[in-house]
Amino acid sequence: MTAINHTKYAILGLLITGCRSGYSIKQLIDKSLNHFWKVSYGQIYPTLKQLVDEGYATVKQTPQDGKPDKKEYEITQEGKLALQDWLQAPVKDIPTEKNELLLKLFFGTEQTNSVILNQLAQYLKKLKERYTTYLSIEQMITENLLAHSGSTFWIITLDYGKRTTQAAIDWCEVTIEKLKNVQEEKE
Amino acid sequence: MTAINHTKYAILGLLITGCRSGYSIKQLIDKSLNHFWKVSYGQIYPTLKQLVDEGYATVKQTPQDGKPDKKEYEITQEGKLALQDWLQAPVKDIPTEKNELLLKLFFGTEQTNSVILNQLAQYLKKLKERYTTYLSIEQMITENLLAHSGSTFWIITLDYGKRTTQAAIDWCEVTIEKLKNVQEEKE
DNA sequence: CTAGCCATGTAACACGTTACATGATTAT
DNA sequence: ATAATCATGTAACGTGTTACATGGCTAG
Repeated sequence: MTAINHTKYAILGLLITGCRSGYSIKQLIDKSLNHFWKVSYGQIYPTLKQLVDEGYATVKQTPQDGKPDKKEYEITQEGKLALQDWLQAPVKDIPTEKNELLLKLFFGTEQTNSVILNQLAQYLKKLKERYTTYLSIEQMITENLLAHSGSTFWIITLDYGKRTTQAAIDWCEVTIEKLKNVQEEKE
Repeated sequence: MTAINHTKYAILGLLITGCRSGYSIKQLIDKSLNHFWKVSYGQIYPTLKQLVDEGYATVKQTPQDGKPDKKEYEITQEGKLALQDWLQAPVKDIPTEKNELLLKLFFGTEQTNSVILNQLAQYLKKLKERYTTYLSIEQMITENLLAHSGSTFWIITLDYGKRTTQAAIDWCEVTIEKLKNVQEEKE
């Protein structure tokens, strides 16, 4: 029972959207998949090789002097079918994020209240930064890319990020207030 | 620059809360940390060994006939200090969950609308199940464990789960409506 | 002239899951 | 009987990050 490697399909999918090299795949991932699927070069290059081995992609290798060969990848018919299959395959389980802050909070009784409040304040700041990032990406898309057919789905994934981040922000603010009140009661 | 292994501290922390064996640690994790920090036996037993090697815990080994030795772990003073340090160390970065559904949605233009709507419906169902689970855990805590000092923080971590899950549910419902309308416009 | 981007790749390591191995006790 | 729970552990595997190696081109 070997699980499916989704990163493989992420890369395969990007091959359809016009990316042809490992480098440009990495760029697109950083720009648009980063908030729900990070991929490093250490995965991309070996995976592209693997896709070729499996017949899901072809590669045109152009020698260049003093530089590594330029490699241009293209998805095959077989690759397109495999991607279709994967897209239709039901999502087995919803993700459970590992959350260091919650882990530390769980051991709250081992800490002073001020340490916890400090952690929460830091976290809140980062959440707000993330939310702002989402907003600016959203603006960029609506301004420049309305013509692009994929932009609808890009907006939808961003919306998910915005909503869950906003919920985390609310939680953070409520929790800070709650713990502040506990502190005052002690005094 | 080696990153900190937080799972090590999760286990160390549970040693304080009264867990003494690998088995009981696993039970407590499954019951109360599971929605933000999953740990398997394959990690627990080697980590406990490591904690002893580092002087953060001691182990009392009781031989038993026909069974593996019973091992009872206890945190040391050094271990407590290490835990304190970790609790106070700032959370470096907020987690980015890997989300298979969003990945598939990102390639929405490669699919028919009905396939997407089906995926979303399945996902929504799972989110609602998760929310219900959170509610019942919460009820269990408020009914039975109000006396326990750690329960406040347990409730707080659960509240995070509830809020973000509810946000995801909202997103799911809104997105389904949005895509249904697109489908109707086509007809 | 130097910083950053373009461009490809590998090796070592860290983290985590799963399957397997073993076997007693207890509840149905 | 048989299923579940108690209880400990390892080995193989899969996934992913980081650091390193190489070097040209371009903009400030």
